[in-house]
Amino acid sequence: MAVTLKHIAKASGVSTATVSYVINDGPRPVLPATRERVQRVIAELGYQPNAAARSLMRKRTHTFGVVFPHVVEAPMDNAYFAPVLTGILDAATARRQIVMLFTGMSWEDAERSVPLFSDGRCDGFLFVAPPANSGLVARLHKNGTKVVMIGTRALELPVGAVDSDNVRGSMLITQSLIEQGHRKIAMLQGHLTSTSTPERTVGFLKAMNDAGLQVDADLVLPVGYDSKQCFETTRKVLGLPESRRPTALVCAHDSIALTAMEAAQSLGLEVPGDVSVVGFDNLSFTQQLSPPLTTVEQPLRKLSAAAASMLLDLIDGLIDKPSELLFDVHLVVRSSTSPPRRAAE
Amino acid sequence: MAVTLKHIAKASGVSTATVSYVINDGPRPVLPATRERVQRVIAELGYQPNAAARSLMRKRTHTFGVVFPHVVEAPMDNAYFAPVLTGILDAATARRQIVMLFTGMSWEDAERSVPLFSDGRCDGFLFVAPPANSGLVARLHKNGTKVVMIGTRALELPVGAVDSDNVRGSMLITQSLIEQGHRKIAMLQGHLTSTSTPERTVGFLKAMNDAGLQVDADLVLPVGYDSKQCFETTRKVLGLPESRRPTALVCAHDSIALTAMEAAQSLGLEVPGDVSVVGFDNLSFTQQLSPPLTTVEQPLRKLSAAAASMLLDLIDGLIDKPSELLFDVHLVVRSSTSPPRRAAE
DNA sequence: GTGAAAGCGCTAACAG
DNA sequence: CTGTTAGCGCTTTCAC
Repeated sequence: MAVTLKHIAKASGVSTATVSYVINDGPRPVLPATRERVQRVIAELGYQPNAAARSLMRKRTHTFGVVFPHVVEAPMDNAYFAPVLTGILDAATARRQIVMLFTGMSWEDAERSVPLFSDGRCDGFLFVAPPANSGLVARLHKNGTKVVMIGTRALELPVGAVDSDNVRGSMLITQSLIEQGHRKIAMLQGHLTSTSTPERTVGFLKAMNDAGLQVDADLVLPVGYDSKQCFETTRKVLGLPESRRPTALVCAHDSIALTAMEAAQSLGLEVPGDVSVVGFDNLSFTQQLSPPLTTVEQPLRKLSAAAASMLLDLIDGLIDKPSELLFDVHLVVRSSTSPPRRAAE
Repeated sequence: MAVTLKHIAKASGVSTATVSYVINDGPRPVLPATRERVQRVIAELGYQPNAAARSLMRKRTHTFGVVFPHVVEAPMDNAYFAPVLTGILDAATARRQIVMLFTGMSWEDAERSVPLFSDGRCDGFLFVAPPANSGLVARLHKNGTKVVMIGTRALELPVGAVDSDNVRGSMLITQSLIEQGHRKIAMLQGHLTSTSTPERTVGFLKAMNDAGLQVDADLVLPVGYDSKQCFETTRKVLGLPESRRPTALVCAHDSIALTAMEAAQSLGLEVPGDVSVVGFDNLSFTQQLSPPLTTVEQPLRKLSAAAASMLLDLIDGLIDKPSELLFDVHLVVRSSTSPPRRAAE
């Protein structure tokens, strides 16, 4: 049996109240002499206040949860989630909070696991790239649970959200292709549940529109999460007759770009000679690709640290309305892009 | 104020005991009719048992902590720690335990943070690659805290430990170099605090010895954690006069190998033409290097899952003596090795 | 300045 | 089969 506050009280001949006030250095004063005596006993017996008992009283655990989507088999081993978690830990460590990981559950399970998230184990939650319409998030929020989402915008939900400027990023990179002379550009959209992905499509369409370029409806393709499907879809677009084949591929994120490049190369096409490919996120592997990928950098680590910070502010009551933070992005030009071989028609 | 068990009891006209027995489905039976009534009320009020109150009674949190060394700036973004954490989460998810992350503290802070680790917040701890002689681990163990170490052997400490067979791995890869005709081989040792690193040196020396080869004392070099220092040290060895220069470099782990290759290339030397380089761990980046790295694969994900499993068994009392698990390794031959240009002397 | 005592929300004897 | 009650280890009123 571990040593408890009561033992300390008895051993130092004071009341439990006094011991408590010594430990917490307040809220009521303790005579220096008494204080020292108590502290000595505490040190001697190696006493450590019990976390559960404390949370029970204080209703605070100094812990928050990070919830990852189930679609990702190994979040920590993933070029997107790793920097996100790193940023979260940056903020958590700075504010001496502990992080609990929730992973390996599907969002449907998650809906069923509202309980798990409302048993007081955590003071709040960070949801990483949840579906935009997640009933779970909505319900937790109604519950009074503090929630901030990363990489998904809040829409009508009044919960905190931190994301980067997807529309602008997508416009930037599309414009850069247009400036290089591309006219026939395809968009490979990702899974459409988070808000980020559709926003990137919006940016693409906007850039094309602004440039007065027609967007061929069958050049805007959902490729989903499955890289196999992505591979096939890409091959199909790139297999179109020359007159209809795009000279550049805007991919909703780097992983799609990776697969798209492989698909192009499997067709004997050269990147960027025959087709330019661009990504989004600037994940760590993109500079090792051959050719290194032109992409949009989003400050994932800073962004997620900001999300954690917002959550903690919410918990601490430093702010009371969750807000929506949008981080700026910038172009990273590498070698997967070049002017098209022949200016399109 | 959240709804509590007492509310449920009152609302369904039974005692708190009965509600508790309904929730936990035992240990004492409840009349089906009563049970159903209670369950309905629970559902209606959206009641959720409070985790702190439960841990206070049960002395179990169903949570364990993972402690990362401070030397690593961003553990999750690190090719070694990412698969380790993934393995841990595999096991944790399978056994419905929650994982808490402890990072960003130095080992000295850690020594001072015994308290944090003994406040009952976690049922046990996994230490990832701690220093072999960590006083913290020893003290926690004496404390009765369940601890398992990953990537460090226990030595005289009677705590659980899971590692791979470093000696054998190092022998394997050194032998493969010898078989290719290398005679003058240098060893770049890592930081020497964990047990893995010295063991790899042992394997190297053993292999050399078995082959009847002399090991030049100044070809066994500690290069530490700092990649700058590692770079310089490597340049120095490779800058030796041809008669004393090694034709192959055995690196204590892949990150050293990466730096060593850069150092060699910075000297205008070709890998493997002028010097063969081998690593250890088979981290994900090694196949993207140019040339792709010959290395020793250790099953990090499986290994750390086993460590988590052992910890949970210890906690659950399924086993009572922590043991030492050693995982097998195997050679991964890629292109950073070749026979030496001229057979040595 | 300090002590006694009442809970926080739950579980598990102990009684019927 | 169910209710009463005494804690788990802590914080914080009340009283003095």
